[in-house]
Amino acid sequence: MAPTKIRNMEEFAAISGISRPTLSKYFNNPDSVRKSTRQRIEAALELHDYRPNVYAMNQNRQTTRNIGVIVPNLADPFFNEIGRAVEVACIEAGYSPILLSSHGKPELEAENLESLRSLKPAGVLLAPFGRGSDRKAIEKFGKDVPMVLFDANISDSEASFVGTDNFQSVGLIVEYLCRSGEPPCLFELETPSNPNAIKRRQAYQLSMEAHGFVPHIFQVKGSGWNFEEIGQSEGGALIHDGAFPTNTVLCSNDRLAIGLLSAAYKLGRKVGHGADCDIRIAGHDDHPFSRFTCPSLTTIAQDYAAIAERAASSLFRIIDTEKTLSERDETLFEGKLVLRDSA
Amino acid sequence: MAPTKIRNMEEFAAISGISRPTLSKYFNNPDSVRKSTRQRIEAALELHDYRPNVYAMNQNRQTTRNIGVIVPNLADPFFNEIGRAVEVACIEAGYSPILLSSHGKPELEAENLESLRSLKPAGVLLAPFGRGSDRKAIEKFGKDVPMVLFDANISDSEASFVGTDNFQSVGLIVEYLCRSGEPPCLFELETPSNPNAIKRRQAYQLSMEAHGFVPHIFQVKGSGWNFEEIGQSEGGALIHDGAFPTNTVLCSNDRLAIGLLSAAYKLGRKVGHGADCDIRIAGHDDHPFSRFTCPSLTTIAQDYAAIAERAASSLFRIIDTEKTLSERDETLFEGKLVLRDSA
DNA sequence: AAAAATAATTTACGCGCGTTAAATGTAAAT
DNA sequence: ATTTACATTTAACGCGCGTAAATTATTTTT
Repeated sequence: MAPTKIRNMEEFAAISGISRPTLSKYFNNPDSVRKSTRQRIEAALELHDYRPNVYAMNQNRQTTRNIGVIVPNLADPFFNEIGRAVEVACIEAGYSPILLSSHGKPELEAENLESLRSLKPAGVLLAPFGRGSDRKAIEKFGKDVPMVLFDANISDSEASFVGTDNFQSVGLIVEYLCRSGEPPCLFELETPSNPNAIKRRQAYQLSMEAHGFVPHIFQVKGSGWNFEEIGQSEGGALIHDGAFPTNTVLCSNDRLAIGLLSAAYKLGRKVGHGADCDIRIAGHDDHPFSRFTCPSLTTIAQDYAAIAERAASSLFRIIDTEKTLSERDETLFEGKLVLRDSA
Repeated sequence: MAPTKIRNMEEFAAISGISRPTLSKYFNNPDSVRKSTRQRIEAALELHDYRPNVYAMNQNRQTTRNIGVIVPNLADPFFNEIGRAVEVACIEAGYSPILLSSHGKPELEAENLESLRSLKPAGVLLAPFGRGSDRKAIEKFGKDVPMVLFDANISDSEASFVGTDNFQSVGLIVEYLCRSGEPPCLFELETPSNPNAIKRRQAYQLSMEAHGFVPHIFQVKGSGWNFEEIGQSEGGALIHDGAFPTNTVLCSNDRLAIGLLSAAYKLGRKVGHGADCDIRIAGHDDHPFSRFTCPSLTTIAQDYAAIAERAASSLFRIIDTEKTLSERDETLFEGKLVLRDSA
């Protein structure tokens, strides 16, 4: 970096001996200029460290290189991981991801979409709340900006969707639980706002019937995102009251399971599949902490990486072909059974 | 929203009957225009939903209303919480926070600073890595942009700092542990990159000596951010080998403690302060999951909200007075003892 | 070698808003 | 009613870059 401060592209053009329009082309796509030119520019860049003004760059564009990424709650490790994976995929494709969290509040989802709109993103990757989402707002946004949904689907949406096949994953763990001991009860929230939770319940019912067992579903009160708390208090009450007709409980997600494990511990019930154990508990999602619970949690691992990668590449395809009209497609990845000590 | 699409401020001026410069003033500070004018503008805004072009707004400004917030790792619930609290504080003050994570990689910290630079932020709130940080880069950045450090301090930095008083907090828990049972050993990483870890060790030593006990410090190998893993494997080995001379272990942070709890469980040791317990384990930070560990974790709660609020308000003060020259000040908040079942 | 294809340069305009200076208007204070 | 202080309008310029058209230079093809 020379002492000379470059103020704008004009000055950098002068000092580097390259015309400004060519520089402009280079900064918008380095491959759009001849190799020899590119090298000259990059050599000059080494010496003078100039960066184009982001704001001036984007003001005349109707679309930028930004990709908006919205998840319901970054504080939830699941969305944290998948959000991060999506970020990486965007960066690798040469885009600038902007990761936003709706902090568990559905109304913030629409707000986030609106604030993204003013950033003129090339596209948006949205993991919607589901029931709590403002469907019309999302639908309308999808008409204006290329959009791909991930994790949670919105029924009769025109947007593409990438997620996990809950029927497959729940089928897998129900089959394992039935085969290895007593058939599982299902433990979930009373009013699941998440479409995945709904699918998992349906999948549980189907699966149980397929194995010739009668489904037992326990829905507890509670809302918001404090799943562990609900699992602990409500689930603990169920254990205490001997409400579960079998000794095996499948939780709708790992966070509920973590709460339930905590409750079982407090009640002195030994959790696991050993002969000396009182109860088996399983979850869904392979939460990063599920390896460290006591006992470690048997669960279903979603293929974060594949989902993120696919959601991003679908979006890029839509952006590149400029055709949002492309037939809506839905990609489901399989979950993997992760056997640990709790079930 | 009327069907008429407003394309720019000029059009909105025409349709609302307010001159463009006045509108410009309004959008940059609604309080800078007369109340009656403000009401007229806001009435028109209700009807036509116009939003100024963000990019055009900022291109001529040397500083925006953006506040950069950088934390070492958003996947860590501690930084997630405190980052969120900082975000809220910024929004309430009328700024637009941009929350960035360095994803556990110190080299990303400097990159994040650079990418923030091109967004011309009004100020930056940085929770630095500490040892891994590029001190020179941070120092240089602080000269150009108002900056306040939080959580982790950088020695001989000129920036203001807001964090927790580790000497107070560790003193508190050491005192409790000594008073209620055997004096604690300290369990930590061999090469803590975090300045807080270093302070906590010093505080532990001082505290133990003050109570007339000899400090026992166990430093285990391991790097990166997989604290639970390290706590489980390395800490488990120590428990298994009977390496701890007392039955009480104070962990440098909750995530290590969670790993250690997991190891103790696997080894069949009962953790807690009951008569039938083998070992007491305590942590530091009040990790959101520490209420749900088995047993629940006795720890120190940092005052996230106060730290975030103070860091933000300090930054705003610096921004407003335009004087980065203001004498560097350091604010430390006290930690609170959270008594649960593990110790 | 000349012809064809591709790339870079020159010139020039416009984007949407910040901002300023002078003129005009409005409200508060004497 | 007049002065004073403050708000708004009018008019106009510039920011840094995108972008287009016409020209010139360079590379590739024949």
